[in-house]
Amino acid sequence: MQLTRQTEYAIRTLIELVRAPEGVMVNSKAIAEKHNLPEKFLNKTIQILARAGLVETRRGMQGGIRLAVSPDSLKIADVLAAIEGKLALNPCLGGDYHCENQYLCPVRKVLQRTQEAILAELSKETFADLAKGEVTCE
Amino acid sequence: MQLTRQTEYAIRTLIELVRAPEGVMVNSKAIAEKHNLPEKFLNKTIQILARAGLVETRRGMQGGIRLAVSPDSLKIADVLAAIEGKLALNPCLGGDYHCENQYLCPVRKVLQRTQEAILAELSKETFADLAKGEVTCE
DNA sequence: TTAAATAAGATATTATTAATCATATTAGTA
DNA sequence: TACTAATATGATTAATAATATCTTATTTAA
Ligand code: SF4
Ligand code: SF4
Repeated sequence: MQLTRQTEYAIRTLIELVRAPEGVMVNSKAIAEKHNLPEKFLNKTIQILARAGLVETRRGMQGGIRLAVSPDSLKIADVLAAIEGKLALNPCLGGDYHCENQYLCPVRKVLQRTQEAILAELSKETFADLAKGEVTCE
Repeated sequence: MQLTRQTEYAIRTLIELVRAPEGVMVNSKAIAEKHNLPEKFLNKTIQILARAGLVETRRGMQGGIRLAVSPDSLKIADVLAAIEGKLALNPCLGGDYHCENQYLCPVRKVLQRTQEAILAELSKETFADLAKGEVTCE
């Protein structure tokens, strides 16, 4: 029951991008160094964000990454979904696994509501808000 | 961001115990067979619950396990704490790891609130309630 | 053409979760 | 007492997931 580190890396990266002047390409290596993150692994993370449509990347000199969405609509829940996939507290709440009892099971109902509560909390603040505070430590 | 299987096993076991006649020792092997769970692993799980004070065990013939708490006060949040330890969505929300920024960081605040929401949801219904529905599938 | 940047896939490492094994302990009962 | 049915415990293994690195390719501006 934890966020993966990769999710934290992604959140920090996005905050950096929100703070950067709009439209400017930010160097990924610089982000890795600033936050002391493994560079290659961060690149992977960025690729995932790119495929999910949250950032744009550009190769070559003067290349880098930048936001592809508005900071006003981006939420931690989106990052979680991009990196870890759709939230499923239990297999029966995911798409694949089908449990016979799932329409009756009271446990499932509790977990379902819990999930909804999680997503609600993680959708309350946008990255525009988050970027105002300090998020610099490792 | 998932419950471990062990937590599900624990929840099912506890529901079985709540449903059993009060005070009667239930055979752990029977629970394992009914739910098709790995027997030895379930025993470990039961030990954890026993150490956490949620169940009582008794060895020898006529032995077994039974609830050590009232179904009216037992909640999924308690099981989660017993099996997975105190909830910490991010290292900075746990006891060990101390992050310089943790009093300012807006991300941490969001995660903190999310955690509280999770625990609130998982504390709304008691096992007395849960045991009324069907929880039988694998 | 070169240097600076990300992309991609394969691989390795580490940590966690899940399961099993072997053995010990307990207690009722014949 | 000896036997049997039960859980306890610690060591070990197996499986899975998370984290990190390596290598090579591709892109682009200068
Ligand atoms: S028993 Fe309930 S919570 Fe468990 S898998 Fe089935 S529906 Fe889901
Ligand atoms: S940056 Fe914020 S969320 Fe991340 S570890 Fe530090 S306090 Fe916690």
